[in-house]
Order: sequence, then C-alpha cells, then structure tokens
Amino acid sequence: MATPPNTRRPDELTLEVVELIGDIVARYHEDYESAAAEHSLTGAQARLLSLLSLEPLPMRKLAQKLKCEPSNVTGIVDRLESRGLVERRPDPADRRVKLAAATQEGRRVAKNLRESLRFAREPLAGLGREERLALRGLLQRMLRQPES
Amino acid sequence: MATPPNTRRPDELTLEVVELIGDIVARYHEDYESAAAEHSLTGAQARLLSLLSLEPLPMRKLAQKLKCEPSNVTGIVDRLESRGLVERRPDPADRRVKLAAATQEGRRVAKNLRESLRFAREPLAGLGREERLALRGLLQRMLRQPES
DNA sequence: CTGAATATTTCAGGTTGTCAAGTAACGAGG
DNA sequence: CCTCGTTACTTGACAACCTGAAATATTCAG
Repeated sequence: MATPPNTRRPDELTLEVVELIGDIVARYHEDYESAAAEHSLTGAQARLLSLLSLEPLPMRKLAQKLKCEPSNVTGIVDRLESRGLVERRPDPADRRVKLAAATQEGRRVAKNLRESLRFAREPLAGLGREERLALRGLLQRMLRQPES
Repeated sequence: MATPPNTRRPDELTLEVVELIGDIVARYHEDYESAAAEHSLTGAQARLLSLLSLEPLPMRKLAQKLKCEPSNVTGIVDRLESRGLVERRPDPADRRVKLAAATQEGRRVAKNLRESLRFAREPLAGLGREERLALRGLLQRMLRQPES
C-alpha cells in the first residue's frame, strides 16, 4: 500500500475529515428534522413512516431497524396510527405478530417528505458528475468497514 | 461546466449518494451515542460537554450551537453540574450571563470521549492518504453551500 | 400437554425538547 | 436618576422519545 493506514492514533488529516463528517451529520439532521416538521412529524415518526412506505413490517423488525426497544415502537406507531398514516394488521402466519403498514395517506406523506428533503439537492448541487462518482466510491468504501 | 448539475430533480446517482450519506449519518450517530453511553452520558450531554471542553460559554451561546431553546440547555447543564463535570460561573462583564465551563473532571471525560469515538478510525481506516484528501475536499465543498 | 421462548403491550421513570411566564440585569432616553 | 424596552436565564407545564421490567398471548420443541 502506498500509505499504510495508521490505526493507532488518528493523524491530523483524519481528524479533519472526521470533523467534516460531523458537520455533514449535523446538517443532515437539521434538514431531516425540519422536513419532518413541515409535515407535522417528529424525526422518529418520519423515519418509521419512511420504512413502512416501502413495505409492512412487524413491530420487532421496526425496533431492529430503528435500533431501539420494541416497547418504544409501540408508542410511535400509536401516534401515527391515531393520525391515520399507519395501521396495524394481523400477521396471518403468526398471531403473535402485528404488522405495521403505511396507509395510502401515509405513503403520500412519506413521498412528500422524501421530496422535500433539501439535502438531496443543495449540498450536492456544487459537485459535478465525476465528483459525485468519486464521493459515492469513497462513501461506499467507508461503509464496507466492519460493523462494530 | 462539463456536466451541468441538474437542480430540478435529483438523478439516480445523486439519490444514491444521498442514501449513502444517510447511512453514514446513521452509523456516526450510533457510534456517538454508544461512545457517550460508555461514559454514562446521553448524546446531548456529550455534545454539550465537548463544546465546553474547548472554552466556557454562556447558556445562550450553547443554545445557539446546539440549535435548541435556552430553557432546554438549563436542564442539560443542571445534570452535568450535579455530576461535577460542569460548573456555572458568573460573567464579570455582565451579571445577567452565566458562563458554563467544564471542570477538570469534565475535560478529562471529554477527552476520553473523543478518543473512544471509533468512527475516527474504522470507517476511514480503509482509505489511503490521497483518498482522504479527496474526501476532505468533496465534503468541504458540500458544506460551502448556502445555509437554508 | 407442558414449558421455554417469542411478539407485543403496559407502566414507571428519566432525558430531551418546546413554549409561556417570571426574575434579574443591562442600557438608552428623558 | 428613573423608566422602559431588551436581553439572559430559569421555572413550570406538557409532549415525545427511550429504556427496563412485568404482563399477556401465542408458538414451538420435547
């Protein structure tokens, strides 16, 4: 390798990049929360609804994807259900399981939410196609690293 | 420009990159929260303590940096103060102002916290120096975009 | 059929967050 | 000097998020 990665202690450049990523994370979050707020959703509700807009999921699976306790999911689904964006269905294969599914209205809101995510356009607007390709490659390699 | 950035609707590549950034954000957050938890801190407490480990700040300024209401900062500082990690000092120049400052113990914890942030090493470990330089440049350009 | 395991909910308790109201101090104009 | 508007912070009420433990219903292995 040209430059053996120093795994002992992060060098100056690495720290700089980590800080930049922190800024990106902060910016992304701000954006996500305010997009959710525009639809009278909290961040957690928006994330859950986005997941369900793809496919119905059991509560347990939702908790795994959101990385929280199942008991927490109950409340979030309750609030979305009371607004008619989500519904609970029985799982025909296992009567213990309840499948949470987005309603038609829920899918509509999720779609609007996706489209109002400004982060999709603004920060990337300054990058040309080649740069986006390069960025994609770098990010993919970062994510390929071991999980925990 | 070689490839005029399409500002109307995001193309396939852009969407892909946005999704990758979402993954990075999720990964960063997980990492940050679990690093904070290792020190018996919540994410909000860890962020506030990190800010104060650099310099004392008035409550008002903290609220601005954390992008929340000042009344919220009161509680977070309260909890950190009750654990001896932060203290409130009067501002000699303005008696309305209270300066929150990390104690010596608070700075020690903040330093440990920084060092236990695995995200600093793992995801970047797979990238060589040139790639980190490229990534830094791309991220910097993304952040240079207009605020809101 | 029994008992361990799984899926979900409920409840208590803590943290984060908002908003409105209250207190203290600053600062400018009369 | 005094008053008035502004600023900094805190308090209280309330909602959402989150965890952990206990309760219920169902599944599944033996």
